[in-house]
Amino acid sequence: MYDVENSIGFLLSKGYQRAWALLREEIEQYELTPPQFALLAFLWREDGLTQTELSEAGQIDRTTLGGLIDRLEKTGLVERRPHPRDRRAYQIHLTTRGRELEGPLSECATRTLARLTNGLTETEVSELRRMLIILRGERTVYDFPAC
Amino acid sequence: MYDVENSIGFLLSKGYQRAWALLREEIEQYELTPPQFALLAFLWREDGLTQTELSEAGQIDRTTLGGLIDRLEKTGLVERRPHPRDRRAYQIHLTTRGRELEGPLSECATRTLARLTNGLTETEVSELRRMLIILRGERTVYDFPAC
DNA sequence: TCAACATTGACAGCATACTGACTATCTGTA
DNA sequence: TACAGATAGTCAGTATGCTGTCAATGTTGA
Repeated sequence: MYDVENSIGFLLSKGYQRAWALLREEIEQYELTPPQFALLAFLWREDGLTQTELSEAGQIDRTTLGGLIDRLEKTGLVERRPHPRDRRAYQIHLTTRGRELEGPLSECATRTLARLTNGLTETEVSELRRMLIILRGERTVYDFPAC
Repeated sequence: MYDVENSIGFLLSKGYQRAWALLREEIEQYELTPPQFALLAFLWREDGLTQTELSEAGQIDRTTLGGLIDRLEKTGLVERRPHPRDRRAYQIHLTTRGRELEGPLSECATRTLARLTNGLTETEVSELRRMLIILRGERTVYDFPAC
């Protein structure tokens, strides 16, 4: 009999939901959601990317990203600026407020990680991270049998 | 600087998205989504639960579950029957077709797991499962400081 | 019995995530 | 230059997941 409860997919979805809920609690006061936080975090590293570039960097769907930016623009954390050499594109820039949040929000993320991985040792967390990276992006010849 | 890309939360969300996409591919022919599959899998184990019971068993939000059942009812895989002793509640039952899908869909799930964990050894998959279980449900005194 | 409280499921509303279609614009080539 | 094809971003549509609210029904205790 198929054991959903212990399947990797089911456990990933529940782990993800727990991570989301914990981070949500920590950043609630800033009226942000976890994906919005993640997008800001990418911009802290590199500002002024186009939506397509951001979408690739953050592995976020192009249309999903559009909505995220709409909402972050409405709360005044980022702004769309016309691209100087491509009239189709926008460059997404942090506002001053968006940049100022890096410190406090990073602390929220650190607290969240601590709560989330409360039951694991540091070594286990590193192992988990390594395995999740493999899960996410594993690209072997087997993935592209036709190539 | 905060490193989103290697944070456990970000990696969980991407791993989950990949697991979803792979399973989606495998079960597409049955016109099912991964959460719908998971719900069926709980019913294969125990049929006739109420929505609240199913919601607890599957750790699925009560209102989300309502929608899932609506759609599975529409595609003829489950049906709502009035609860014999509680006029507020329904018992959710598999239809014949819903029961028949257990074999083929379980195979889809097995193939999905193989593709998802392609880059990991069997031992690593077990380790990953163990750690995800801890992540999901870790309940220590620290989670309930007020109790 | 009856009033207070709890539970069940529905509904509205919002944010994410993805598909497919569309417009505007850019690029490469004849 | 002019045109075919590629690319940037939007929009509509659908499913999930969650919050809050509500009506109907159950349950419990005075």
